[in-house]
Amino acid sequence: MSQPTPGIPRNTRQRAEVLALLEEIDGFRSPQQLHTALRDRGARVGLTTVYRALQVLVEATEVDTMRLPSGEQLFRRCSPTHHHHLVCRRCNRTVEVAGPAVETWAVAVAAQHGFTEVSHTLEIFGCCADCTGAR
Amino acid sequence: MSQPTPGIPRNTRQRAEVLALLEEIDGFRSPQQLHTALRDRGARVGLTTVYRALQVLVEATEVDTMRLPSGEQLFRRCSPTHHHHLVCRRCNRTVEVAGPAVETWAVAVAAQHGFTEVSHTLEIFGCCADCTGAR
DNA sequence: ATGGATGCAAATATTTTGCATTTTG
DNA sequence: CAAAATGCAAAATATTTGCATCCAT
Repeated sequence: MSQPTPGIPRNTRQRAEVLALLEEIDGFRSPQQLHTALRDRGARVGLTTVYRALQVLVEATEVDTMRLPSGEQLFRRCSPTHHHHLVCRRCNRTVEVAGPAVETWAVAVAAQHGFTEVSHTLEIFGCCADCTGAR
Repeated sequence: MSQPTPGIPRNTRQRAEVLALLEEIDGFRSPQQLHTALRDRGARVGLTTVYRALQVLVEATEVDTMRLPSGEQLFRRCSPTHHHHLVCRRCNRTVEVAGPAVETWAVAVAAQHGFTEVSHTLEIFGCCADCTGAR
């Protein structure tokens, strides 16, 4: 009933390059943006590989993923503990924020309505200080 | 500097059919699902028109939109006041929930980090009582 | 050497747009 | 009758998959 079982991820140059790039960036980026940036710095990596590398990295909790209201999926290197994001609409700079109260509230509200196996998504958007000033 | 200015929406049969269908459904649906349902009940409406009707209805706050973590965009008839959704992962049944505390918390956290013009997205997922039992 | 990884092309899926025609107000 | 709306086909996006080849272990 289970899938063929993936196998242990290997350490490849491409995967390392994707992660290295993410380490240097402070904000979410799309697979396209990451691919372009890698090309620009001379790293030869295919777009398909960027997608697959991101999947693996998300799976390994090395990278976080998120979607804009528009649906665009973005990725970012981040800490492994559960948290939410405060993202700048202009420059995509991101601050990780913890919301213990929100977590428990969500579970409580869900329980009140008979829901179990609760999970949630939460993103906060705004205009950061730098971008507000530079306006 | 401004766009050609749209103009006032007109009342068309197709738009009415989309809204009528949404009135009968208790949960989020994709444009595709809505289009298929309309066809099945004999309403002749093009998929493109369903998309455009949904845009207009969302604009008029008659309909709410939301995305699954997978990125699928879904729509649902709902109340015009600000609220969040508690959605069943299995049947998509939806409960509107208010979260005043969350709203203020989001603004406060954002302000602490110098962010202005704050907005946020929040969705709660779980398995509803019916679906848990029928498992 | 074995099987995961890569990269290209092609396939999918989703949403938008051009445009001639129809319909609303 | 002017402008908005429709509905197709085609375009634009975004992401996935087939497959031969490559490379990490």
